[in-house]
Amino acid sequence: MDKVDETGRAADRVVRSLADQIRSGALADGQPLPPERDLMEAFGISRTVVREAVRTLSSRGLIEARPRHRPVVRKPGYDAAFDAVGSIVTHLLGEPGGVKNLFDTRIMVEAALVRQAAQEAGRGDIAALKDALAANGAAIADSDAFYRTDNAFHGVLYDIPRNPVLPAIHRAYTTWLAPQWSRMPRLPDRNRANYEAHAAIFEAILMRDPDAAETCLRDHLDRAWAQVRETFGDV
Amino acid sequence: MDKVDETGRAADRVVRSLADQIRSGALADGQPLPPERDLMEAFGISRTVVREAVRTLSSRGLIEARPRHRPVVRKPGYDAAFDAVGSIVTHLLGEPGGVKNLFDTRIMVEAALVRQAAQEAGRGDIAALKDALAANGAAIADSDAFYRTDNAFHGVLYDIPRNPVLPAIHRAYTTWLAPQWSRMPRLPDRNRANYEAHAAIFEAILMRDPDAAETCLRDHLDRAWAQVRETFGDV
DNA sequence: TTCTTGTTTTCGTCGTACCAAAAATGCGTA
DNA sequence: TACGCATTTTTGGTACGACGAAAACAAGAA
Repeated sequence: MDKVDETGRAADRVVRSLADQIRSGALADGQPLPPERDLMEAFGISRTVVREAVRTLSSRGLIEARPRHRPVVRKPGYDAAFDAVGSIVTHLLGEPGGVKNLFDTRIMVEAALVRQAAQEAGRGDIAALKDALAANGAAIADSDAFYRTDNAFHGVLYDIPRNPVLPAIHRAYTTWLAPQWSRMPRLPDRNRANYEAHAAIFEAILMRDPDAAETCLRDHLDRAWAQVRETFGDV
Repeated sequence: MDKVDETGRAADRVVRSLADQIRSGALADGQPLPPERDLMEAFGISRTVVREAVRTLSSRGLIEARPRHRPVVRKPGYDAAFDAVGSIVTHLLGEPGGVKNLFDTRIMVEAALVRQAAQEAGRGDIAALKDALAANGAAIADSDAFYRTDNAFHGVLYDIPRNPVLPAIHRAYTTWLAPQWSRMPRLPDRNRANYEAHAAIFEAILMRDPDAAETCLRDHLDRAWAQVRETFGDV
């Protein structure tokens, strides 16, 4: 009993063990990891191995390791999963068609979301949507605020199905596509047009018309994409 | 000019440099990474640092590192991104509602896919669906083959939009949800019912009826989920 | 040519050491 | 007593050297 897993590299064993402790809560969220010297004693291994393990845990998102600081345990949520792929995605976005591919999946997902919203949104959801829309309308003049409230409005759509994966997806989209967006020209006219697109989507949801909602949403995002192409050419 | 990036840990610099070389193709896909000794000389660092860098690249999916073998460069595609989160996802699936949350997103995505298929599938797509369906029908008696052809049928749906992200998503779903599925009882009756569900979806796509296609798809996956619950209870 | 057997390379791990930054400690003062 | 600052201790980041074992390679035999 209590046999240590001997599979693979020593560092991998340590990774598994520590990962288990994080899962089980033995290493609580937010708490610093024990010092490397303690770990090497606890596991009977060299510091080399400890450091390798820590590095792996770090890139898996199970701990947060700022240089020269004690790594902090971070119980992984759905966001951590998306964080972990950040570097790869950044690269993929750099190749031809990368941004387009990602944006197309976003269109697909949000199209599905507005359909769902039109069919199943409850009172509270409608109210949240309405508030987000109003905030967006009030920010037409201020492009920074508009950007935020725009995201927030879309974000409400991801909240409606009450599936914690979806808000994480939204955050991933906004994070990954932000570089493109932030380099777009800030035109109040566009803001107004986008606000009106949001209003149309809201209207369609209110009318419980999934087809109209999807059409409005696709129209909205297609236009946004067209603007990206205007600005950057093919990406 | 040509200034070395001094930001962060030495290992991180090496990671960035090697990642760039992989991106640029200077380190070609499939080619083994230079020996650690060469790298330490090339970068003017100790082997300790080289190993840390290699570890990080490995967990980012930029290289494939079997123990005791030279790491092999792997140009990251969309699959690599999903591989990189595998360990986190595995953990998330372990918590209550984890599988359900993931499966719900799958339902959402595939519902969107069949709608799209119903509206835009070309001749070739229809033919591919038809073939996949036939293969699935021929495998009703053999549960292993049925599982494969089942996946393949769903996979065709992910191919139709010609967005390389989508097949990667499908592979991710099948990989992550496989553990559940493989422990389900193999009943030919269920196979037959699932085949008929596939046939109904195909029929709806053929009729260019997105609503019917979505309904069939949701019905199909909801049933599958019900079976999972029957077998495992709440997950 | 293919298989077998050395030989050399390379990885995995250990241990020690040093520096600099962070954290803990203690002291003096308000 | 409580607070601010200087000092000591801890701890992470990196380097160097070493060794065993597995893998890659090369040479010779069948």
